[in-house]
Amino acid sequence: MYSSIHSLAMDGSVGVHGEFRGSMDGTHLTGDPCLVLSTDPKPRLRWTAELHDRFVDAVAQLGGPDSVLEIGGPINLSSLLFVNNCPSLNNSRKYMCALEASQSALGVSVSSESFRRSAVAELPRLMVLHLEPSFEAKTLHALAYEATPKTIMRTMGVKGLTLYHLKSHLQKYRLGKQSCKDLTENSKDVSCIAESQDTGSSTSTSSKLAQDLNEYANVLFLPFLSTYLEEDTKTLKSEANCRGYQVTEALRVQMEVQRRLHEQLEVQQRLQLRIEAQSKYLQSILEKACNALNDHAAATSGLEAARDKLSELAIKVSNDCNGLDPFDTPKIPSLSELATSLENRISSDLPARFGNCNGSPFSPTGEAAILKKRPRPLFGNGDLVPLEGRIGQVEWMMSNMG
DNA sequence: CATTGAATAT
DNA sequence: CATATTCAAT
Repeated sequence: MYSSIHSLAMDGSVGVHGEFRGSMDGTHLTGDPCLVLSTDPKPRLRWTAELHDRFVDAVAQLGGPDSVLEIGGPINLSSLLFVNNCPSLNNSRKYMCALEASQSALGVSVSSESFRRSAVAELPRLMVLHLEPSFEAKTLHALAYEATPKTIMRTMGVKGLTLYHLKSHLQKYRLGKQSCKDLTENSKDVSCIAESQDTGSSTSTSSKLAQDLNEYANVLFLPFLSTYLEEDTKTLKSEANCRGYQVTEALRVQMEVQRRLHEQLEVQQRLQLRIEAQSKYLQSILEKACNALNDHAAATSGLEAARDKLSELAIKVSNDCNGLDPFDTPKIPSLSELATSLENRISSDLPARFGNCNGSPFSPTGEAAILKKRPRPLFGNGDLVPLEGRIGQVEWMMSNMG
């Protein structure tokens, strides 16, 4: 293909000045794009139309300037949160763990480095999306540019082109494309809101939906957390035997968390039951309605009565739904609360358990911060506060015992 | 260290 | 402007 691509005149033999170019005769058949440099003091690469075309081709081949590779598919809420709470994992590890965990269900394989990079960079945002549940339930997609300088360079196959050339050009290219897009989108329709769940500051639009999803997240997450906590407690206990009283406080905290968790679980189960019961109830009502309608429809005169009955039922149903809404939910602390307390506990006792895990477990701007970012009092009872206070004590104690 | 994207610099 | 270089992040 590009076998006959001439490399740049790098050697000292400066036989050419002015512009070094490869194609003078207007259209030449060999599609080999030679690099054209501008003159002396700073030979700059000139992006000729041809070269640019080649560039555009490559980018298009890679899916477009801002094409992103959707990978990872569904990432389990559980795995994501779990790895997020593991201080010994760095971001890449975290992501890979989460991905591995969910890959088993998917059969997706991930190898691209650029993808990996961006995906990892996406992790904090994914976390936010999770805790700010304005996204589609349990499916997460990590996004990564496919057309990166490196891939473009490989695709173009033009010798002498460097990453820096591509990088710069790509930056401009992306910007240009984006402005185009912006214009068309601006002029097109303003009505699409759901699509843009833009960067970190995703403010939940529908609080009702958010609440529902948060509960959903609880349902998903709690059992998992429970299992994890139990195992963790085991190891903690065994360590307590070895290390004596120092760990007992941490153990107490741990058990406390666990106890609370079980409470949550119970509440959750009750909620589940009630939801099921409710749905059955509604179903029966609907059936009755249908029957009533049929009966009365048979006797043509009874139509009005049927309608009345139906609307009556409708009112009843809607009332029931409203009644369903506020109940119990205030008792369920948000997921972020739970995660926060758990994370506090972990970060307080883990350094003691692991020795030093290579410095700070969480990057300062990283997920830990994000987890805490959500306003605490979402479900107002400051129930967790005393617990956290005690955790603070433990932390202090740990850090003081050297 | 390699690579990237954003922000500057020329 | 168009390209290069630097900066920060991972």
